Parts: sequence; structure tokens; C-alpha cells
Amino acid sequence: MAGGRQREFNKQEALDAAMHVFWKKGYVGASLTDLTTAMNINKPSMYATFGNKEELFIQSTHHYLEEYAKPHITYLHEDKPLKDRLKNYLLSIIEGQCNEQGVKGCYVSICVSEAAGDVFPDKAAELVTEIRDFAERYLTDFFQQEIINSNFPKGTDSATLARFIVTLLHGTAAMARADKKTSELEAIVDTAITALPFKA
Amino acid sequence: MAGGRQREFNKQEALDAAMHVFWKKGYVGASLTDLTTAMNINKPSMYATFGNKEELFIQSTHHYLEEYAKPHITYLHEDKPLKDRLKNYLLSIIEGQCNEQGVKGCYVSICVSEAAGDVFPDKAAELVTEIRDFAERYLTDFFQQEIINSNFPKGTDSATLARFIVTLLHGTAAMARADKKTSELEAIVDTAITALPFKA
DNA sequence: ACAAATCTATACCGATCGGTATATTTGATA
DNA sequence: TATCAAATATACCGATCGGTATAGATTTGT
Repeated sequence: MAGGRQREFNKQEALDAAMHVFWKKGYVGASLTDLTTAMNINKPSMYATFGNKEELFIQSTHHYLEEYAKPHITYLHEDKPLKDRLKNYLLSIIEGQCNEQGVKGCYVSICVSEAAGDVFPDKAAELVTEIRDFAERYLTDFFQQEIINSNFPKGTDSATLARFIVTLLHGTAAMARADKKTSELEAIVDTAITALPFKA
Repeated sequence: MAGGRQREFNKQEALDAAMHVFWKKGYVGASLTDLTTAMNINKPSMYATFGNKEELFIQSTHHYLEEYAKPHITYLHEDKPLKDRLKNYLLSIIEGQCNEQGVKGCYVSICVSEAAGDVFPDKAAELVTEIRDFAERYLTDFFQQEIINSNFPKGTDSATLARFIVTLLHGTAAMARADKKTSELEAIVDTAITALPFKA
């Protein structure tokens, strides 16, 4: 038994680079040349490490969710009034969408829209449908709990509220892609928040 | 001088078919095979009539704006209270985004997002930047006039209001692409409207 | 009827797509 | 140090991409 030559690149760094290409160009628009150039490796290394383009996309997507999407959630659970927590959560996401150096918009939003065009291979399409409603489900549960905690009036429709927030965020993601400034999107968030029935 | 054989297809119908393909699949995702199959013509006919893929896209885009986007505007100018006019305008757009038979989402929203990935040829990219802010500009002027007409309080920021509405619509377009039902998006519109400072 | 013009159909072009076979380099183990 | 597994680099594969040359079909003007 003998181990062989060890890889000269860091797998996580390469995955992060690939994810940014998918984020910017979408699945179809990201060619293997785009990907491997950004990852700074050549094709056989990519195929040996990640399988194929579809598998690379799947791993990129999980990487995005864990490292770029989920961290915002912590803002919802700090020891502050609901309104502040929600606003911090939204502003944190918007900062990520507008990030000057980096890719604009939301990876998930882009995937969902592209996948709706039937241009994704099967397993990638399945993954996108799986993750599509994650935020909506999470926020529905979250708002439900806030109703129980009397931060919203009894009888508030947590699902509609959640859908409203998710819609807002899809919207800001699209605006970020259209080169809107962070400050402009912050003003939109302020407007949107006035639509919510906070008790305090 | 002699005229020749006349074309066997209707140019507007073919353009409409092509537009729906771009709407569904985006610019990169729409192959010439996809396009000409939907248009029910073959490639030489397409090239003779429209020039090339980029020109076809440009003409498709103008077709969308005139026939699918601008008609909604009439709802803003009927003889009704502002709140009703705005709501009818929004519901009309959402109906178009959710249209059961037809393509989900918003053609412009999809183009803008895709173009941000630098996957568009030059002239197509230019067109997209030109039309990108049409709705925002229109609504800013519209709201400004409504302030003058005292339907909003003096000092209302018409630009932020317009951006809020455009963001909402980009958001509902993304939700429609994610297979949300019309009724769900209508509830979101109702929620959003409560954020606006109507005087009446 | 004939000629000029224009549309349609087939078949093809080079370039790029995702993916891989082959050969070489590397390095851990024995 | 010899061995051998694994990573790299080059060069290539068939399929599809956008785009076109060519030839036949169809219409109009003379």
C-alpha cells in the first residue's frame, strides 16, 4: 500500500471559487473553462475531486447554504426586540446581496429562476426544489413562535408574513443584480417593515 | 424587378413564440433549436427574417415590453382612488407572472439577472441596461404626481416608494418562478400595500 | 413562358460544450 | 531507494452551439 501524490489545491477554496462562478453566471452560463479557471485547477483535477459539473454544482450549493445563507439566521435569535432582530436579519442579507467585491444578488434566487426554465440536469433540479422553500418554512415557524410570544397579535397569519419577507428578499436580490446601492435597498427594507403588525 | 416567394409564417407570431422561449429559458439557455422549433420555422428562415440570435432577442424584448409589460400601466390611470388603481395594477402584473398556461415570472427580471452575469453579447446587454429601470422611473414620476394631487402626504419620497413597488414585483416574479399560487401572491400584495402612506 | 427574386430545406461549417484517455510528475510507504 | 497510488498536464473525444452555403420550391414582373 502506498499513498500517492497529494493534491496541490485546497478543496474548500476551490469549491468556494466554483460557487462564486455559479452565483454570477448561473448553471448553464458557467462553462467548465470558467469554473476551472476560477478554481485555478485543470479539468481532470476537477473531475477527480468533485465528479462532474452537476456534482460540483450540488456541492457548491450546499457550501453556499452553510457558509453564506444560514449565518444570517443568528440575527433572528439575539436578545433584542423582534423588530430589531428582524431588521438586522434583513440588513445582513442585503449587505450580502450588494457586496461590492463579490457577486451581486442571491445564489438561491438565481438557481430557482434558472431551474424553472428546465435547463438543469435532474439531480441539480431536485436539489433546487428541495432548498427553494427553506427560508419560507423557517420564517413561518419563526413568526408562529413570535405570535405565541405575543410579539405579533393573535390571529396573525405567519405563513403570509413569511412569504412577504421572502418575496421582499427575492426582490432586493433582483435589485442588487440591477446594481442598486445598499442604501437604496435599506430604505426599501424600512418601508417594508412598516407593513408588519408588531405589537411593541 | 420581381418579387419572390412569400414567407409561409407570420412574423409576429414567430416573434411571440421566440419571446416565450427566451422568457422561459433565458438568453443562454435558449438554443437556436429551441427557438426555431417553437417558432415552427427552420434556421435559414429565422436568420433571413431576424438577423441572428441577438437581434431576435432584441426584437423579442421590444415585443414583450409593448405587448406584455406596458398594458398594465393603464390601471394606474383609471378614474378611481389611488389605492384601487395601484392594487389593480399590481394584481394585473401578478396575474401575468403566474399565468397557468404560459411562462412564469417576469421576462425583464430574468434578463436583468442573467445579464448581470456577463453572459450577454454587447448590444443585448446594452438594451437590458436601458430597459432595466423603466418601471422605477415611471413609478417615481407617477407617485410624484400623486403627491401633487394630495393622494400622498407632502414630503413623501416618491423614489423610495417606486423602488419599493419595483422590488415587490421583482419578488413576486421570483415567487411565481418558484411555483407559488396567484392567491398567495395576492395576499403578499395586500400586505405590501399597508406599507404605503395613502391619505384617503 | 421565361427570368429574377425570395423563401424553404438539407446539410454542413468552425468553435465550444461537458467529459476523458494517456502520459508524466509527485510523494508516501515499504 | 524502489515501488506504486494518486494528482497533474496535454491533447483529444462526440455532441451541440450559433451560423451559413447550396440547391430546390414558389412567386412576381416582363
